[in-house]
Amino acid sequence: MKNRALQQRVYGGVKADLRETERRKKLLTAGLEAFGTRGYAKTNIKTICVLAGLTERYFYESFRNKEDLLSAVYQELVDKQKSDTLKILDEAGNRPLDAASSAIRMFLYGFQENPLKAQTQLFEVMGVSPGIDRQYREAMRVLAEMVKLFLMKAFPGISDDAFRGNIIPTGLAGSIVLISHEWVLGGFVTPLDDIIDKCMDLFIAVGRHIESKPRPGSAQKHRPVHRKLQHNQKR
Amino acid sequence: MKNRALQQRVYGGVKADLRETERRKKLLTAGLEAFGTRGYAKTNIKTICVLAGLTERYFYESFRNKEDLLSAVYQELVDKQKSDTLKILDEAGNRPLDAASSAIRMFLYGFQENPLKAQTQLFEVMGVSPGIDRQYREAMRVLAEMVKLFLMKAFPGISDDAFRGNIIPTGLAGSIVLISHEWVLGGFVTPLDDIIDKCMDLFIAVGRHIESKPRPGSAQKHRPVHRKLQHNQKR
DNA sequence: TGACTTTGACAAGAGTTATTGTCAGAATTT
DNA sequence: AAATTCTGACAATAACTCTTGTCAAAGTCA
Repeated sequence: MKNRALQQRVYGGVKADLRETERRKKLLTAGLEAFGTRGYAKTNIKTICVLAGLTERYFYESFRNKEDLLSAVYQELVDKQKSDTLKILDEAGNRPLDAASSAIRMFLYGFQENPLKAQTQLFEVMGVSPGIDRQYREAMRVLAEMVKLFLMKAFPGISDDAFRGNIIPTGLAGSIVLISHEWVLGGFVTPLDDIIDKCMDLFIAVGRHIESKPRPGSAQKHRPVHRKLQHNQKR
Repeated sequence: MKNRALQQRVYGGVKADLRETERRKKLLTAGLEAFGTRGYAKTNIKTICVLAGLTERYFYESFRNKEDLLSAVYQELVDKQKSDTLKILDEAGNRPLDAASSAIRMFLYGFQENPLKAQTQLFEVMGVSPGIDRQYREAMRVLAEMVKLFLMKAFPGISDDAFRGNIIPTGLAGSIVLISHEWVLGGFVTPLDDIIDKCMDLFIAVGRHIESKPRPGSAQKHRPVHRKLQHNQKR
């Protein structure tokens, strides 16, 4: 009561703040589990606590309410994807199309491997509240930014104008997201590699097209010669 | 009590079944209003009834529950879009790219003109229930089908293989949808025509690219000569 | 006019949920 | 060992919502 920071008692071998973070972690996992199966709307706090093996009091220790938990779960998923993507981009070397393919694979495989993530990240967060909407929008912005980086690496000739308003990267990101929607709702029956191939078709199509549109105001031109493809068509 | 069909009493100048459909209509409008502003989750039946100027009893006359109403509202929006799109496609004549552009305009303008529709159709329906998920999926399937029809008209050389699994049309439809998301959440600040132009870039990029990939198994080819563009770059 | 139907306002009950509080016992420190 | 703190089980309240029911007034028909 006097000084929380000094009340760092060891319990079960671990200090207080660590125990708290462990509980928080359990709640995040339980939240993902619940949101991904029952759905956000039909999940109540009691259920989350049971899944986490904790009582309600500990829920409010870490989160203000259910939306707060969803927000944290979502942010975790998105942050992980972002860092993974940046790592792939960083290790791309001089094979940018292979890197793009890897990034798409990572994105999709993560959903297939753990459908709870897919359901939560792609569906449950939508239409929950203005706050979560904002978070979703930021996540889309980041995803579009990633797409843009890959496009720039693979198609260095693209003019800045093609990226104006980030509409094109947003659209390309949207392709992948909505293809994921369909894939998830359809129960992942289409082979992963088929999806990746088609996504790469879209990526290359867009990259080439906007690379061949050098000036904003000028008339449509016929396309110039392209450098050799570096994309390895696996399978 | 004996025979409903014969109890077609006139009230306020209209027959019973017509009065009922009018009430239903009021509820649909009120539902759109409520879902589009408060959001589906935070809307209760009382609110809908007040907006409709009716009492709860009449809600249950036309709908089983809130989800049932959402389903009907959504279906109405989607059906309208589909018929509008088919009409544009039907009147396309020999200017398929203009038709595609018109269809995209119609799609986007509908949202801008009535943001309630945008919010409901794009966000509120998601993650509500497995039933609504199925409906959403079907709507996406239809949208992808529309995109495919426009692609076929504008790029007759596209091989069937490029459409296998409908992944590419789904992706292109996804571009438009997610670009809409961003546009809606951002409050429609980007001019409509800018969005349309970029969407057309995507459409043309993809159309050209897959038209130039004639065979499934063959190696990547360089692109053949294209016929003259028919797309009018308005503004 | 009298019988009947439709309508709208409101009541009421059942069910669910969020959130805070209590408390006894276990674990740990001094 | 004694004092203190942590933990988990559960209670309890308040609030909200759905759904059905009642009832009187108004409208319509014969």
